[in-house]
Amino acid sequence: MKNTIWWVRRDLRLSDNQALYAAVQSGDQVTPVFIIDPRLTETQPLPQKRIDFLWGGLQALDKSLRARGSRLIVRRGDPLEELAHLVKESKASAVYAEEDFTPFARRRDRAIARELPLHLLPGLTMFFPDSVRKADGNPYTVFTPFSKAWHRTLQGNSRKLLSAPERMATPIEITSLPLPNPVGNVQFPPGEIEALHRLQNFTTGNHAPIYQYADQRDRPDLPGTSTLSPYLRFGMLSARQAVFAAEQAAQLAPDETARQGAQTWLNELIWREFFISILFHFPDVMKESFRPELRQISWRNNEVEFLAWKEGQTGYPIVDAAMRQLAKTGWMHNRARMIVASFLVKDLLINWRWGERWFMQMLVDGDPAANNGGWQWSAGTGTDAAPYFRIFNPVLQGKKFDPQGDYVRQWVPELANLPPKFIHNPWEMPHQPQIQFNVLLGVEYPFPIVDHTLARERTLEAYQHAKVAF
DNA sequence: TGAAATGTTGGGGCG
DNA sequence: ACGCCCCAACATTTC
Repeated sequence: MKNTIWWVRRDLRLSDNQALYAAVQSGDQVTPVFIIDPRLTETQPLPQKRIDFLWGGLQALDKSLRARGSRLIVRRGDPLEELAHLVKESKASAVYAEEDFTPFARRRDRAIARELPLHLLPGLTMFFPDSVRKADGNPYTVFTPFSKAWHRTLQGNSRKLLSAPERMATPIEITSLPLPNPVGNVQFPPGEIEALHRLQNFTTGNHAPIYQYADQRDRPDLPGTSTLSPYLRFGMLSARQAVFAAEQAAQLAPDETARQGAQTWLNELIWREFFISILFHFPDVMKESFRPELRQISWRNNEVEFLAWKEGQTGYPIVDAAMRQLAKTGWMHNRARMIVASFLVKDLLINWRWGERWFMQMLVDGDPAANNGGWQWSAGTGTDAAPYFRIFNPVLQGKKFDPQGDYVRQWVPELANLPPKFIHNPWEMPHQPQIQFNVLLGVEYPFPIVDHTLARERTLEAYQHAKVAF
């Protein structure tokens, strides 16, 4: 009789779970446990929506486990202490977990591995981050060659997914905390069943949304994205499940446009792996800009403007719509994320780390690697980032990607009556239409807090100065 | 996974 | 009819 522990961290699923599989293979009795770590949940402001998504996901996991004769043990405290107790209580000979690559997780797991028989398995990404390397052994810092190497690595890989164990032995009687009761989320119902539904709806059938993805992903006014990010964040879906579904969709694509759509979505999954790999090899990106020559920018860091940005009161409708969507729902369309990031960093000249922190405090899908990667990309400070002089014009971005202004109307209701002509540049509206459309500028909706043209010049100077001074 | 500034071209108005 | 100029449209360069 051999007992093992399946330590759940951010892999809230039974299907295609290599850690769970290993635990089941080598143990007659598996104890699934989730440990609430106060260092993670109590020392930093977390969005209630993300917490609720996690609690809901654990409830769903517990339900699936119970349907198989098992259940989820919940503990609270220092993971090392709790695991040590559990190993003793359950007489376990091994602890299995899916490997995570944030600096925090790696430090924690190293310490635990010194004391306990901890086995870490892949699943968060397709491959261990250090298995995709250049010929000279160095990690990739440019996306395109990384993605080519990633594809090469995938070539020889089996496409087999692990199915959920059908039956699991009941864990021994050990104490478990009750899970906090989460507030339900209509937009993102937690759990792997929902995740698999979404993946299937997105990737299968001749009219699967993935086939329109290349054209529609940039349109925040249309429902063209997968909405899988929170599920990937908490491992309610494995990277392999997503990647294989994308590959299969590409193979079954009815035409070239469709194939391109599937390819484009797969590319986004590779960006996710790229940023996880970057964080693995360069953990300091959590603390400072990847590019040394851009570590000393003279940020303005104006608190009043930062507040206006957070509240969606900048006077630029596309920015305000996006920031209000974030505050209200805990999610933001990807194109909109780029627009508001460019605006914070390059129009307001506020340190990208302020934006990074705010996103982590708001996003249901908030993930350190992807969030940091995205912000450093937008700020031009990261690996293979957008060049520093690429500055989005919020009016042009609005006209291009929200042509009718529907996205703005949805999230900025005070502008709901404006015609497309004025929806992205209301300050250019004469007095008469302001009366007609019921929006008095400076009263119902603010004037722009910065002039984009001037702000652009200012930022180009600040970045150039940082580079010269370096 | 930009945008603005600058350069080039060619059709048409006009003296 | 011809040359000049304007400027929109497109291309290239620069930030």
